[in-house]
Amino acid sequence: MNQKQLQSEQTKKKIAVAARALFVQKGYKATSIEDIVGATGSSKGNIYYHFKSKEGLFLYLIEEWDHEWELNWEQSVHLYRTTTEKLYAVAEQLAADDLNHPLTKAADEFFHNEEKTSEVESRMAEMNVKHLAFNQKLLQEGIESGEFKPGDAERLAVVLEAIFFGANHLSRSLGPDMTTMLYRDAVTVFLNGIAEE
Amino acid sequence: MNQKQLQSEQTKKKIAVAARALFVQKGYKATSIEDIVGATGSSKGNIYYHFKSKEGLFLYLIEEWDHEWELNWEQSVHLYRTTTEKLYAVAEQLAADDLNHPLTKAADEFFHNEEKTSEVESRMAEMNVKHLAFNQKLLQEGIESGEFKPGDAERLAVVLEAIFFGANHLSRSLGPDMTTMLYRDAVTVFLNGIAEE
DNA sequence: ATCTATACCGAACGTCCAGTCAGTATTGTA
DNA sequence: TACAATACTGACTGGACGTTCGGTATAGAT
Repeated sequence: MNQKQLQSEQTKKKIAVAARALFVQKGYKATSIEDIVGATGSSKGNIYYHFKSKEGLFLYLIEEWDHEWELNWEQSVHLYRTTTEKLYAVAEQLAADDLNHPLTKAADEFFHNEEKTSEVESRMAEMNVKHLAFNQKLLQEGIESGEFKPGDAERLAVVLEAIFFGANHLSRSLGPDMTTMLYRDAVTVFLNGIAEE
Repeated sequence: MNQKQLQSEQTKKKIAVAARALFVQKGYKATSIEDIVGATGSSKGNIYYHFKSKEGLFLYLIEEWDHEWELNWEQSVHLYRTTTEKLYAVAEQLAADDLNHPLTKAADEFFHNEEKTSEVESRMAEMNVKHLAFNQKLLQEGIESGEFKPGDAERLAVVLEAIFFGANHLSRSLGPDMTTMLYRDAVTVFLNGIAEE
């Protein structure tokens, strides 16, 4: 890797970092390429040299983030013994993400906007599948270990995803404490339900 | 009510109906005022005569819809005896809404877009509060009747809202059968949890 | 018949913004 | 040094779109 490539990589990262900050502050649509130009000192053309499009840039950030999340998780799984503990840990981590990583806000603004390239759409679908698979694996594990009632892990995975997605959304109008509480409550309900025996 | 007022009211309704259809088809942002002009035969100016803004028009549709939902619910509550039955009924109705009333799609595209008037924002908050109150009341009822475990109805209401919201979102990439199933599963999990005793 | 308020029209305006491109600068290579 | 590839610039394009506003038509009141 010679100096030119290095420089290039740094520039790309610089753009990514600035863009992330702006998307976090102002949301996806409200952040214009010009804003990013202003924040980086890089030119418009250069941004388009490093990233295919605004969508592409944003997707890059999302995937980067998703990847980091996975790494964090893999590093900390071993801390938890039972699947129940793991579930709570996931909730904890997601709650922290909502709080510390407000890219989520811009993210689902983005995910809801109508105008998507088919490429973007397919990459989004991939991510979705990955999440469901993650949930399913966790649930299956719990079922096999006898912690959870026997059930269709695939269907439950969807329910769990819905819960997390919804919690993520509602956390926007909640304070930090409430957010943490919501995620915990949600997992508790998921595990124990609310019906009297 | 004289002829003029009547005509006026009809026009407003005509605009609302056409706009709804377009929002459903194309989403919020992708539907332009010109599209609505094209679909109604009414002029741009006339639309702005009847509605304050595009946002205002959309909000009008949402509130109309919310109101109808409430009416439907009030008409059918008496069919259900236990709170459990009611919860499933709510889920059923919401699932049907997702399927039949795809304004939901445009709705949360709208709800996620950054640029909102403070008035719109407060009206959205109102609706949110109303939903939570609805959930809370239902849960409280179930707790008092002994159907549900004693618990903090307010916090559970938030969890329930999160579940419904998430289910609504995930239903987009699911077929009709899966959607119904998801809602049912979600309520079942909410009631019974998945943990082994 | 005259007046007035309401309903309606649609061209024009101003703004915003993603993306392009012809050209320049810098670094690596032969 | 000459050539090429890569990195970068920023003025410009082209089009979308919400909103306004001067003006017209119509129905009811006086």
